[in-house]
Amino acid sequence: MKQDSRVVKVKEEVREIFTAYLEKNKQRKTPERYAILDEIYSHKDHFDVDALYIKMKNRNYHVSRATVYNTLDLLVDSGLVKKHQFGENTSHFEQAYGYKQHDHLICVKCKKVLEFCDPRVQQISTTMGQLLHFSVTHHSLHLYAQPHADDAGNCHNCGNNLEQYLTEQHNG
Amino acid sequence: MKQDSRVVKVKEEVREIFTAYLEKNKQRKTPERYAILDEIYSHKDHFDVDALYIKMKNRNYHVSRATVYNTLDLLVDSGLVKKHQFGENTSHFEQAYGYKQHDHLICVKCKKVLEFCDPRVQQISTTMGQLLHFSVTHHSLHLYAQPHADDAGNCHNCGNNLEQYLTEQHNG
DNA sequence: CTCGGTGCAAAGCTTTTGCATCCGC
DNA sequence: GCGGATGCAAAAGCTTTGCACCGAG
Repeated sequence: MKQDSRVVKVKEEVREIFTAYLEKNKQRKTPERYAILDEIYSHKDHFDVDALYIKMKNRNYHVSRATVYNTLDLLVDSGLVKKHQFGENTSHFEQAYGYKQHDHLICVKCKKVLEFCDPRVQQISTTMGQLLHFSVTHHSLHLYAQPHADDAGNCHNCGNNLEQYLTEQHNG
Repeated sequence: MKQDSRVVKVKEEVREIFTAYLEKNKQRKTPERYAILDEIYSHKDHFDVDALYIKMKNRNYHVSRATVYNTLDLLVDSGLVKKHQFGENTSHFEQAYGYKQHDHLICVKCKKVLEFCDPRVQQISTTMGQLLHFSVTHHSLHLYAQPHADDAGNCHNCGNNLEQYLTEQHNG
């Protein structure tokens, strides 16, 4: 699978950001950490810790689970990765750099996660922050939903249709 | 601690709702299930599974953890209890009956959870449901925030101040 | 060289499961 | 009495921790 130039560019950028973060926080720049960052920015889908661990293995770059956890903490703290809990007990992660703010709709039938943008979410954050005298650092909005009756026969198919809406919405 | 008449009334109502739910779903009406429901509606705060298990123990009504999990599933399914994941790996629960829809702001410093209402959340759910051809069954919006600089010295105190806003907001 | 990071395995926690017993229906 | 629910304990997952070794600074 050939990497297009845009992916390469993003990888360089996140690498620089991560380096700056590590230096600022007096953390060591280990090859494992960069390998994990690179792997994460090689696929744009959501993932959990174990999936990432397996991917690293398939790539023939062995890291231990402890290192994966450790590095993910750093990446989340640096703002390069976002952490989510979609109602199960396992955490899910996704790239954070270069993505506009978005939230998630989780299909309760097929567990597929779709993304959407609505500027009103940001407005609510701002309003509530002011009202309650807090600085909102981040948020998560999850909509749990099932396909409409006319789509219900084929949930995955409905999911595919949705991608269209989502891409429009996501890029728009 | 004396139960005021309002709490007694709510307990009766949720008991009836639960009974109807159990009958509709051909589930047995066991004393353990009612005892757990009663315990939950005896305190209006959030709780996790273990806290509830301990409370039952202190009440000298022993149930096993397995039963607590089982009953919570039923209560969530019946709509009498809401389940939340506030970013940790343990699930949190709260009463759902008699509470208007609300969302949560979590203080990242003291982990205190505050409630707020904003009708725009419902509007977003509706909009996205229509756009994506889904029926949104429920949602969760969590704002993760820290107190403003002028409150930072005493996070718990700031939390107390907030209760005022929240009560206004909550009842308003 | 030093000290923090890594790898491995063990331990910790929450949640689920299997099975014998119990009890609602 | 039957079949589902409970209780207990064991097991299963995910995550954290302890310790020896390695390697970045």
